[in-house]
Amino acid sequence: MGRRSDHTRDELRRLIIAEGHRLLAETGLARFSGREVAKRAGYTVGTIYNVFGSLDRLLVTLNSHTFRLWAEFLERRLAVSPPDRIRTLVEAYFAFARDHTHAWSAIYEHRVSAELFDAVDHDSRTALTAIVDREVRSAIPSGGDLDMPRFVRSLIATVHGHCSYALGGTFTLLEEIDPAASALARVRECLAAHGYRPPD
Amino acid sequence: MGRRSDHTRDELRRLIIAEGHRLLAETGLARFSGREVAKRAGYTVGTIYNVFGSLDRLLVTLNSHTFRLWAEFLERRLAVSPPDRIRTLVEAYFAFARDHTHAWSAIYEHRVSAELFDAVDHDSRTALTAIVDREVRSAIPSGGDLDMPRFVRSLIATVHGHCSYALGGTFTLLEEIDPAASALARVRECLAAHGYRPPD
DNA sequence: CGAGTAACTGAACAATGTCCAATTTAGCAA
DNA sequence: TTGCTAAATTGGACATTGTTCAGTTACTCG
Repeated sequence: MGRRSDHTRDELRRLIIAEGHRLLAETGLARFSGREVAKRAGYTVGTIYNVFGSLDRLLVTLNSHTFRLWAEFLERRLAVSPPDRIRTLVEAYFAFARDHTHAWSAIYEHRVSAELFDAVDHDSRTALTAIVDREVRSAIPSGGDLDMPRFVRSLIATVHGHCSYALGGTFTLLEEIDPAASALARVRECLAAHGYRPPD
Repeated sequence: MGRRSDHTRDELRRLIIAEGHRLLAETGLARFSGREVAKRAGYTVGTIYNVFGSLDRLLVTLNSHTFRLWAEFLERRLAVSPPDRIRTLVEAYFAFARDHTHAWSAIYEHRVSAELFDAVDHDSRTALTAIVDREVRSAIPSGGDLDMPRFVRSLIATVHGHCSYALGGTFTLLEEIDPAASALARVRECLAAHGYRPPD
């Protein structure tokens, strides 16, 4: 077959992203296949290369999509949230990862090569950081002498470490039962070191 | 060719592990290839399946090897270490990961399937935890009401999160310059919450 | 010396990412 | 309407991958 007009370029892009994300969620990055994505979208391999240039580029795009979903998820949880927003944040971080294990893991499993670095959509990734930044700032009355962006990055890394262990199986091996609670405890301790008072 | 006696079963095992680890260190898990390992060892693919049963099993073994190297590295650093052992521990954790990026990453990139769970050599993995456990205990005079094993796991997860971000490129994206320092700061804050006093 | 058996090979299979010549058609110009 | 061009899509080619397994080979024991 040759040229078709089933979809505009943009529709096709969206279609491939949608089907790609579904496949990624189903099988995980290790068993992800460009050919399969194309098949599900009703096209063939070549089309993906037409639209995205390479599988790596598609993966980068899919991960950006996951980031957006993740940020939305956090905001939704925070919106319906009782007073303890730090707890909500940590627990929502874990909840998303748990509910979208494969897609979430793919974010960290897929190492982007140097030449694709520029192709990465920074905004979708920064959105998450921004949310945490906002919440942490409002949790610590007097920021004081803190390098806040750095502190926030570090707190995210802290939670990420727990989450990564939890879903990666390391914690299973070490018989940890409630990783989210541990993460929250650490975050509280770090915040407390800078003037934060947890709700009683 | 048929049966050879260039190496005993055990020598062959070691040889494949050695070459496998070298290849893993060179190329990373994504480009790791069983055929290439075999070629480097002077054998062919089938032999690997003879000795290890599957590539997954070989990978599990290689990761165990990395864990052992890692634990040894930590002990060596601690042995030559000035008073501030917590700093040494955190920095050595990072140093090993930085110096063996590919091998280190493979530990977390290679997800072991359920049926291989029993094939995992627990001891090599537990060794690392044990070291941290020992150091943390001696850093906190009165353990008090702490669930120490859990606390230790959590601290490791904290450092792991920073290290994972640093090597995975997330921190690069977020313009973090000194991830190890951030990790150390967090660890100190958490320890301080339980009676630890950092050296001045 | 001969047979048995363990070890090792290499071909076969299905699947992958990547590239690209060939094909088909949409949309525009005449 | 007809013809043309350029874009879109296909699908086959290629090199690789993990995995299996029927053969082949050479060591070992009787």
